[in-house]
Amino acid sequence: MSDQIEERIATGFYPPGMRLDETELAASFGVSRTPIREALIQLAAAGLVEIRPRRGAIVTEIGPHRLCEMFEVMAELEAMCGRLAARRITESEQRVLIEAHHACEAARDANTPDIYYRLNEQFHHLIYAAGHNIFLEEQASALHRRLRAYRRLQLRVRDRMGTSFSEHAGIVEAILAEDSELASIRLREHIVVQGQRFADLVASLPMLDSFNHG
Amino acid sequence: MSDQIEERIATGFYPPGMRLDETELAASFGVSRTPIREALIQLAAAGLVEIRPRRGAIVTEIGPHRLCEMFEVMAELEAMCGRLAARRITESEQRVLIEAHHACEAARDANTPDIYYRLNEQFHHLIYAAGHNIFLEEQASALHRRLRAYRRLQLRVRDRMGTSFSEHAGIVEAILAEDSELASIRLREHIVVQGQRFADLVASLPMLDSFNHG
DNA sequence: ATAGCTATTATTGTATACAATATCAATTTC
DNA sequence: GAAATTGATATTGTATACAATAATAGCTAT
Repeated sequence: MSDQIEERIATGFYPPGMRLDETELAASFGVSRTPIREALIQLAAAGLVEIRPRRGAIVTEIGPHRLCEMFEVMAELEAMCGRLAARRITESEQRVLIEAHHACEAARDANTPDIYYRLNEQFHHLIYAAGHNIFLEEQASALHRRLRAYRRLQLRVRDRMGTSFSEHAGIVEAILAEDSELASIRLREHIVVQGQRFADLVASLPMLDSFNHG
Repeated sequence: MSDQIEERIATGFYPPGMRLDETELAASFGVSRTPIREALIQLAAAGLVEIRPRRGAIVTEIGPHRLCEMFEVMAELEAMCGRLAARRITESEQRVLIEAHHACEAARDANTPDIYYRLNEQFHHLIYAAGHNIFLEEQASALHRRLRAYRRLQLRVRDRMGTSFSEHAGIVEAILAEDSELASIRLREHIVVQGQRFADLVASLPMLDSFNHG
């Protein structure tokens, strides 16, 4: 239930700032208000919606400043994953990572951003897992999901796939060389510049303001 | 509501592994099952309880291995706070931090572990805030709270206050010197060694097993 | 006597009804 | 004419009732 609502938030069907009426949602999903309320509470705990007491729930709106902060933390989590992965990755995980990297390359060459988007997610999740710290993997995945709705905007950036892929290449290289510090630095940078691009984009899109406040 | 249940978990009144019966809790708090269910969902999202579908909720039990993982992440978050704090701390925040540090010293000299425990929390929260990344502050605080029930065990460790305080001294020194890398390293180490001690303690306490599985 | 199956009980999950509060509009007063 | 207050309406928060499923215990059969 909450997954379905989360999906609608991630795809922008429920845009940031939109009011989520319990009765409407219940009717929309063909259930009573009870499971809807429970789903909203879950999503609120995950940070995807905000519940204002006695005033209903809205999809969380993240301003450019906060988005920067979140990407700053995401960058650090991914850097940590990379540092651990460089030390702990197994041979079979190495093979899968290289394979995922090559799949990204194919999507770049085919110029298919939507496929690249999906493969990119897989690539990063492989690094989360290769750190062999399950709690860290969970935290990184959770924050990654939370930023999903904003990552959509990435599709607008010019030559995103090209720069992203070459950064990936450097990351893979560092991990395979077991150079934990280099892997950490390159992953951090990879995420931070993304965050800055997103924040700029959000700040420059008056469209979102009309969503948010209108 | 969920705060009250969380408090009972943190204090060990509801020990790890304990089954949380909705009807019992409702009777215990003098409300109906509905707000109890909503509180349990919140706590489950925060990771403090686990809800097994159709099989009720239990207080999350964290084994030594996972505890290590969690402290590994906590160490990294605090290291990041320290790194940012060294760069961004204001003069008034510096004064408050020094003040908090001296308060810890007084508690150590007075040999009052419970007071030191509280002042230590304040000390760390000041560093979270001094990083001037509100999202990071929230994440660090959330994980800190999640580990609260296990931090209680810290009280058993011999000469905890002495070693803790001297580590704090090094951290304060690095932050005031605006040496972000040193602050980062010292904070990470400060947390990691705590995590190892906790994990050892949890592993060596058969008492907890009886709680968990009996 | 033990193992498997069935029936009963207890507990979770969902729906609905009701109460409390916030919002909005209309009316009145300054 | 504008602002404030009061009433009406809609929406959230809580309680309760009912349905569905899992656990348990008892019974039967091998």
